[in-house]
Amino acid sequence: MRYSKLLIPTVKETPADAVVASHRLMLRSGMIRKLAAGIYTYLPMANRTFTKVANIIREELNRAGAQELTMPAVQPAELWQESGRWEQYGPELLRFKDRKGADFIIGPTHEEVITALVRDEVKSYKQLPLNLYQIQTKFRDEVRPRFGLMRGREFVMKDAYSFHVDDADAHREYDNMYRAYSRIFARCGLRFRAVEADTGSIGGNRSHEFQVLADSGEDAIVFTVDEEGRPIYAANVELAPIKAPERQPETPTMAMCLVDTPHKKTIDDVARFLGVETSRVLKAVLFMVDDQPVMAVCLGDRDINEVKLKKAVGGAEVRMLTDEEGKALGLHPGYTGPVGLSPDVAAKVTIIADIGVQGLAGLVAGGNTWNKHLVQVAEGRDFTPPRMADLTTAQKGDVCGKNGLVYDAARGIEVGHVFFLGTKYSSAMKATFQGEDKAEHPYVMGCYGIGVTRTAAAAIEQNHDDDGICWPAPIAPFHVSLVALGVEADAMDLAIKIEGALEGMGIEVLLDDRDERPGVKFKDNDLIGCPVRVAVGGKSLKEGVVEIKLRTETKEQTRKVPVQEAVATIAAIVNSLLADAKAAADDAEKRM
RNA sequence: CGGGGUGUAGCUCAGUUUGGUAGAGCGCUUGGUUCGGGACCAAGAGGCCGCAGGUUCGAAUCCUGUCACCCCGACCA
Repeated sequence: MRYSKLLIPTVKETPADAVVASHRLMLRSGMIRKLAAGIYTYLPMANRTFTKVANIIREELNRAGAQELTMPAVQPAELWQESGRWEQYGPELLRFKDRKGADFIIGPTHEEVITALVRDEVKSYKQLPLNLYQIQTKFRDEVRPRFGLMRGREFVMKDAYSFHVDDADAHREYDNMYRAYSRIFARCGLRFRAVEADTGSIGGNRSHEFQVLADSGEDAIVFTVDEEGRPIYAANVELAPIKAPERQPETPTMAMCLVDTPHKKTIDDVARFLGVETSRVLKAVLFMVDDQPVMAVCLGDRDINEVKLKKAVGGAEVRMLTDEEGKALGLHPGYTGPVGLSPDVAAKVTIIADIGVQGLAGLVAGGNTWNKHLVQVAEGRDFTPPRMADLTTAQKGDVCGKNGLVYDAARGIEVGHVFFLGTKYSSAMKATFQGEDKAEHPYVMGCYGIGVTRTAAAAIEQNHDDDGICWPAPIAPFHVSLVALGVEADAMDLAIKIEGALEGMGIEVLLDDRDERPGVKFKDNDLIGCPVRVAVGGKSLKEGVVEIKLRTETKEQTRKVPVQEAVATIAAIVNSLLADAKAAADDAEKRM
């Protein structure tokens, strides 16, 4: 393909509103242009990469026994009313009316459509299991779209839905998809990790996120590794179980007493004022879990995790109490604590403490009266929480509740998510099949998503440098940047010959045939980020060689190869890069 | 949804405080010289100063409203 014929509007200057690397580089390399907040046009180079990601997904899902279909992007409201999500979903669901005034939505996901389809078309256990997927543009009216394609409103997603006769078969398919996902991201050439995750509003009770590892990732994850550094357990921090540190209870040395702490309401202020570490100040956070007020207590250097709290208390909805609501309950926001509560307040509020406070002495706690805190508080002597649970967000250094190893931490970009759904949607939508026992049963379902556009963005977050993108070979828009240098016609003639030979071998070549100075071409090609760069012309051609350099290599690592060996050498390099990713996929699968 | 900010040429931004006929750099067009890491000279094209009202002899600039976009937070995945 000739550069001069392609629409690749690169820009030198960094666009003002791009704050993350993928957004900035996609704009600069001429991949995307914004049409509205969170809505982008995908230019040819972006389209090529998206197609590659989508095709890897197709190959692996087909191999895993799923089948592709395409559902409508526009869906009637009735379906969503049936599942209950018409009310549940907030303004994120884009709703509109057609000319007759009937309600419609643009699909953010397709559980309803697929369940309705299968309900109507699949009647017998003999037709199960079934795994159906599509790759399609979705729309979620995000409260705050940002970071370009990382969190857009419109995005391309692969969504798959599976239907089974029982839990066991659905779990088998879950494992099957988990394996397929591992192969997909390995084949994309990405460093990633599958982590246990919360099921959120989609529901269900088993879920893993696939996280592309990148420091700029929005998600925090923790993991433990074996002696050889292979991950044993990994989870989203909001879910990762923490084991209480093993230690002897501390012996209190002084009696508890009440001290003045005027206008010191935050943990930091109190700790500084009293000259203690924040980890010695009890943090008491007030929540409403369903309709029950809850005081959750942890150490001051930690945060209460609402997902864990919800599970510990056994509620469905969690929100923080406002100061006014706290006061109405007889509490003193800013000065609340689990110690010395009046009996009528204690009767109304459920107190639950994090396991991290167990056996500690010399603590500071809210005085439950204005402008006072208690010091020298000892757990077990001055107060005994009626309940203890693992309530805080996991962090590096915590002990894993699964295997007792110490957690390490990383940041990730969620590019895939697998859910075991159970019968949530099939029950709500009365989608049943007739079983071998002649009775009607709701399908047991799973759902499995991959953000195609987000995967491309994540690949850039993980693979770039100051000069531009460094595409992993399997998803690069072209395998080779062939840069013709100088003004002599023989350089261009040779470049065209090499281009033709490589294309004949199935290698994708971007031939930079523009009438530009070498510096301009090098800069643009670095920005675009094809994995292999070949320079033809100038000094090296006079010596009878072409220059081959990987995008990730330095100038000093450039290989000078005789002209007649150029094609074979380039092809070998490209094929080896592509083979590495396939090997990584086999390896990822074997390790499970 | 709360807080903050910005809308001026295709892009990055001056100009707004103190009202007086619209600016720079990059990009684009033409000609010439250059040609291994974003060249140089010359000549050009290009703006309803987000939109709507208002104040004024006169508004990019002051006032009111409105829309869009960005950042932080909350939310979500």
